[in-house]
Amino acid sequence: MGVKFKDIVTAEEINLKDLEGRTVAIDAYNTLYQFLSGIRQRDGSPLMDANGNVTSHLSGILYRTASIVDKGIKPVYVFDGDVSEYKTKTVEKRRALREEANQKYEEAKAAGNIEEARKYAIRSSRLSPYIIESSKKLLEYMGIPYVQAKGEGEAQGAYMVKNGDAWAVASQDYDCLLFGAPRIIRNLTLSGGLSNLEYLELDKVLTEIDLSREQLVDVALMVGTDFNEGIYGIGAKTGLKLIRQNSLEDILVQKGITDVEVEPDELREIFLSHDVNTDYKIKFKSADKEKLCEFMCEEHGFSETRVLNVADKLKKLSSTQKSLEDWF
DNA sequence: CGACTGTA
DNA sequence: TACAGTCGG
Repeated sequence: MGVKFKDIVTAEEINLKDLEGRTVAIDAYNTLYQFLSGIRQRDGSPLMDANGNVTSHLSGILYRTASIVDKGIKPVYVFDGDVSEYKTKTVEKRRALREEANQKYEEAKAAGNIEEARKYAIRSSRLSPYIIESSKKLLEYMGIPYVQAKGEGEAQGAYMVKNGDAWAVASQDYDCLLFGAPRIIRNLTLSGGLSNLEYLELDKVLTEIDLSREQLVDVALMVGTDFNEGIYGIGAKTGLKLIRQNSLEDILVQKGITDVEVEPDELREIFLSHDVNTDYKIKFKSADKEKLCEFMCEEHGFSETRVLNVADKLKKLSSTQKSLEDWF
């Protein structure tokens, strides 16, 4: 879920129009999870094809990506790579929660309680290898590039923005700030009016709370991240106050915390020098209409007219950036 | 979630 | 044109 920074970070409101002509590095896992949990029927079951394969994520990627492109924005999806060993606990906890939710889902379904069933079905969403693979396949057929991160996708996205390959990272997670993403967009959706996007600029955020990124990372370590538990009783506001006056090490001493699970420096390294993939290229291609139709319509039962309409919207991409490099 | 349809 | 409701797969 990422670090809980909502209480100390203020976002600016921006418009999709403000992203026109810009490349946005989309946190794929974050986005896929939203599609998977959000695109469901009333009883909580996801969209599925005739063979019972889940297709909610495909629907989400297809329509949102097409609309984003239609608005002149250039999306690059960034997929997570290896899971950090420090994240094992979090991963295990999530798995347990999913399992519990799944059990309650079955119970609610058997009892005919649709609202309960839906709630627990959503909670049991999981990004299986099938979800990841089918998503990448769809992006390929759409001509939309994706980058495979070495570790965390947010860290990869942050690097891409710093490197000038993308203008901002799109993710719901505040972790992007910790990884040093200069610009972050939250709520990159089409619904909810036109000023629903949240924009965060790392420099502005740091200036406002009067902290360095290193200090912000230390606040996160107290609050708790996907990589460590944090200190019980310390939320974002308290953490911020504390770190303004003392170093994390001093705070630990003051609180009488002697044996930490993991040394702060090890955790700091995760956010401050995350291993990234520097060998990627971002190339927007024209959609492969035939493969796209074969995959989406024949294999997964999507409406041909809708898929063709998407293919039409995608033309906007190949036409905007052609002229130069496509000749070489 | 986003597309599409119906209603005013 | 704006939005509420439902469908999509």
